[in-house]
Amino acid sequence: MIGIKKIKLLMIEDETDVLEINREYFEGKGYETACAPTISKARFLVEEQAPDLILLDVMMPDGSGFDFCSELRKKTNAPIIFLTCRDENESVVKGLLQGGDDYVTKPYDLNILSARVAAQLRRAGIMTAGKIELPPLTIDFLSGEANLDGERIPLTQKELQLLGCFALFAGRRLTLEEIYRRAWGEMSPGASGTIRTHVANLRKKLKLDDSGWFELVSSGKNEYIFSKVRY
Amino acid sequence: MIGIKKIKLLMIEDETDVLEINREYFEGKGYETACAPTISKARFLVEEQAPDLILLDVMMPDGSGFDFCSELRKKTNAPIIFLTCRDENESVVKGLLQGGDDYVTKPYDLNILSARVAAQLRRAGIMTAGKIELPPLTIDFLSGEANLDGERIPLTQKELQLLGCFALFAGRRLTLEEIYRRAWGEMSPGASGTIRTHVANLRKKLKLDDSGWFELVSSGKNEYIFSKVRY
DNA sequence: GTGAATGGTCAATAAATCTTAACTGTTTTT
DNA sequence: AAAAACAGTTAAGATTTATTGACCATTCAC
Repeated sequence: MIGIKKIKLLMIEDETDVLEINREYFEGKGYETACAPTISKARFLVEEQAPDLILLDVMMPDGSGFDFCSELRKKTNAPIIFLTCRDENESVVKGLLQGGDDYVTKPYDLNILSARVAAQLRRAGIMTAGKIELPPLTIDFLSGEANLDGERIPLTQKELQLLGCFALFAGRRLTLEEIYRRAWGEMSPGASGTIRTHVANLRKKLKLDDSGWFELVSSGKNEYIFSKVRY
Repeated sequence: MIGIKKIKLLMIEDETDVLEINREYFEGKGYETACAPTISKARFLVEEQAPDLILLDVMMPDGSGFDFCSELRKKTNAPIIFLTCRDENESVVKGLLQGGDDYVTKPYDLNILSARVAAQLRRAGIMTAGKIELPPLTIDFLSGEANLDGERIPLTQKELQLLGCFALFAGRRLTLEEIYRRAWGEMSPGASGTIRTHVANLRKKLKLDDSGWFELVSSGKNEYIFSKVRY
């Protein structure tokens, strides 16, 4: 679901039956889970496990989830989702102000909670870090390859940089200099030739001339435009 | 301020003096600007210029900004910030529901507007695409280099992938296999040796042993842990 | 129409990166 | 205590990647 390393959730909740249901659900979804029935246990697990996201019940036997949230924020940037019975506006605002990222009231639908978890992970960059997405094209700098409409295409470093540059400014005119400065550095005399060669390689590898998804055209003024042609 | 390619703002506003003040302010900040005193002009400029962010006045002579916003959303994902005199809750909600990203009421402080523009650009990934940030370390896959506490450190493709992997899972144990599968692909017999060599190169390039910001240690069980040691 | 600038392709060379392997010391296991 | 597994360093060779230059076609300017 997520790749090589599983995403780790820390669930802080004192009702053990709720905990168990959630644990089972999220493990079924491919997450790794850690459970803490008390805040002191949670304090320990945060250090030990470095979770990617924290589900935090507000009412805990040994303290307030709100206070613990403030404490957590000194140690981790992981998204924190409050789970609680109360749904007064005040409480929501308090939670979000203390560093929470979302607030879900019990009883909740597990599918909705799951969607919120996924949304928070996305926003925190856990799933998209090191990627540029321009559907149906994804450039993954960690694996060093692009994925165009399902097909995996390994790219060299310069090809990745070049394509990244185009994808980032899709639909915009990019001059040779803008491209070169970004992916290479200071301009040099041979820049135009070098870029032309890499452009040719990219077109070949991505089958840009006949795949029908994107086009990479020259404007006739030392500029390239990379754009989507099918939606 | 932003890099090689300037960020392009489209300002849609019928009061030409307001337009002029804003234009001057944002160009001073390093943005590229395009101005439209009417919606029909704006419609044309969106196509021609592919702006990165749109400032949209609600009351335009030839139509409603709200309606135009819905129209815009079919063409572009650029953040849209509404500018308006009205500040009824209803109006704000309407704007945000029609695809707007933020809502600022006149008269506004230009510095605040600027901050909101920056926030929207950040959220839309315009400034952070192709990067992994773990202050004071930034990995920039488009330029192919890391920046550690201000120092630029060029990296090879494999070094970028490896460091990206570590940064993404900072503070977590990563087994050799998890690393190799992510950055190379299927496991191979020589994996351990290869990774050891690249780890050594990374430690040298980033001066991990004495810079004091991060450490990359082996756990003694075919695992590495990359973590921040100073805050 | 002519010359200059631009764009595309290819192949050869130059440069760099990646991997392998050997050697070492350390820790863990038996 | 000995053996095995793990970790760090280095150098050399193999491989890949990047750059250059030549050639040709097209477009643009004059």
